[in-house]
Amino acid sequence: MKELDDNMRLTSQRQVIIEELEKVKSHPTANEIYDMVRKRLPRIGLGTVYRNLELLAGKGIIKKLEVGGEQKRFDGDTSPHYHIRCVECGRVEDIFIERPKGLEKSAASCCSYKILDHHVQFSGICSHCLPDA
Amino acid sequence: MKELDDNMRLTSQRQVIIEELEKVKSHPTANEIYDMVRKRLPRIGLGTVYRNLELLAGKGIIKKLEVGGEQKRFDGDTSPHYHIRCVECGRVEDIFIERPKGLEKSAASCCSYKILDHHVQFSGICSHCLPDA
DNA sequence: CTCAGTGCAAACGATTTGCAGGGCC
DNA sequence: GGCCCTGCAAATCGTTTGCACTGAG
Repeated sequence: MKELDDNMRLTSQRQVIIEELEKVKSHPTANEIYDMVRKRLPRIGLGTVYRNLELLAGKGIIKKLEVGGEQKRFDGDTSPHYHIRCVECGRVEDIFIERPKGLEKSAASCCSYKILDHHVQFSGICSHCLPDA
Repeated sequence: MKELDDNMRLTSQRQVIIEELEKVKSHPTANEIYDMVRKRLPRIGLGTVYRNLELLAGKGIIKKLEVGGEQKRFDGDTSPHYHIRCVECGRVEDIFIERPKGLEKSAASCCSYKILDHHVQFSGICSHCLPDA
């Protein structure tokens, strides 16, 4: 696990949030994380969960996903990978494929931005929702 | 402009929203669109703007962007293209590059989803914000 | 004339924040 | 002992919705 720095304290709340997040592959929302964590720390507040998710994401210890939908989602796996989102049920899963070569380079050559990163967001229908429709 | 269908009426509110959205390249938020439209229809309500943006996006006449950040943004240009978002000021601009070949295919081969679409979201620092930092 | 659409205001859901107390270093 | 962090509750922000009225067809 990456290091917390400075005068940042490793509280039990922080520890449990990180552990629970690394335990699942489901990209939970803040509220879902709150529920998971509350089983081990019943007195934790929702505000604390939000504060720590934001803070840990800032340190790169977890990743905040900007995948659309109503709520933000969080990922304990910080390795580079893409995501797919089921348009029916909102479920988000990982897509591990090679990053297209030269993608950021060709983007850079057509705009004046300093490019920092990119993310590919697929949308589709998951196997669970497919039988319907 | 694409057709409204069924018993959907072409009200002045709808007309003005579409016109204003096609006029700009800035991917405005609902509130910004509200401001733009209000200059021509001072009595329009914010609820009407939201209702129509949602409805027009459903018809494919405009596009709702899921680009992260706090608010949803809308794009009058429905042709396929990507976006870049400035992490400093939140500005969103278009990226017109070729869609990587086989991207959706390789995603399909590593998950059980029926893939419908994909979007590439770049993040970076725009020329306006670059001098700083 | 009818019914989809509107303005308005209240409701809502996700997230943030102020504050007083608690506990790590 | 100082200061970071917490729990709690209230506040905020974006968005949605109920309702009575309006205007397009």
